[in-house]
Amino acid sequence: MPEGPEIRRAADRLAAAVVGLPLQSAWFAFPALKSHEASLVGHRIEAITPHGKALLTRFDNGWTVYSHNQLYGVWKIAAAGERPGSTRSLRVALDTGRSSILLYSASDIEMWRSDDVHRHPFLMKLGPDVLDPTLTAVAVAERLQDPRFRGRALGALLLDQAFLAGMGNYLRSEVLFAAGLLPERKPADLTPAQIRALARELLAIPRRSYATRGIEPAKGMRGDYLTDTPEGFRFLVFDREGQPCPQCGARIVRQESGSRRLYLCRRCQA
DNA sequence: CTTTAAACCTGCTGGC
DNA sequence: TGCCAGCAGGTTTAAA
Repeated sequence: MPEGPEIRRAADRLAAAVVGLPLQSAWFAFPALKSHEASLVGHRIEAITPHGKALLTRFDNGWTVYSHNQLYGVWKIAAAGERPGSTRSLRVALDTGRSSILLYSASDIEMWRSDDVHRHPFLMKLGPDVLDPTLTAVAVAERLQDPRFRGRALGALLLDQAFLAGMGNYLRSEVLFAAGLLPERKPADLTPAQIRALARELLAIPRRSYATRGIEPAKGMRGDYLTDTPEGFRFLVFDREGQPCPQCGARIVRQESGSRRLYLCRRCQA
């Protein structure tokens, strides 16, 4: 599944469904995890938390399930005894008496001791989470000027989870457009005002995506993208090649950046 | 160090 | 209708 906001929304839904309830059964598709099934039964899920695009499901017996959905994983919530139909393959099922959480198609599932999971290689390298409510625009502006990041092209930097965790490909296009910057620009070349604007949008856009939800899936999008309605999060440039720029009317163009698609307005971004 | 490309995971879409 | 190539919101690895 998707980018930081979608992962965090999934975590919220899952937590509301099962946190605090003792497990009646646990099932893993992976042979390496089979031995954990019996030991989880009777124990409660203490928390389900996103870390960038990874999800940690922590149990009260000292174990934590690490999961990363990559492009394909989808969490679903089922009523007790129910199994929602899916064309995808079921990988994890954690059942309480009231409801279950089911993970389909994830490629990366591991069991870690809760005390050690912060040493997971993926979590180790993550920068601050764009959806961490304590992260400030000032801190992001400072990070943009960190020697590790200031010389890198924004197009690559904005996808680097070591810079800011939770950023993703649609957020990248939207943030660069909102900040009026081309992906070739580097933090070192920006004016203080541009740094401030970029830092502000790096927080504002993921947060708006997380906080709002639309009604209809965006054209060309699949799965949990719920966008493109007046009351929800709306793509201004992403996936809008050839359409008029909402600010100036020029054609939105698509280009490759880091072998990922990126959309921009050549008149509004410089 | 940074950038780029390919590979991998799996599911869906569009074209023939 | 059916099959297949191509594409996708991500990440890792290797090469340049």
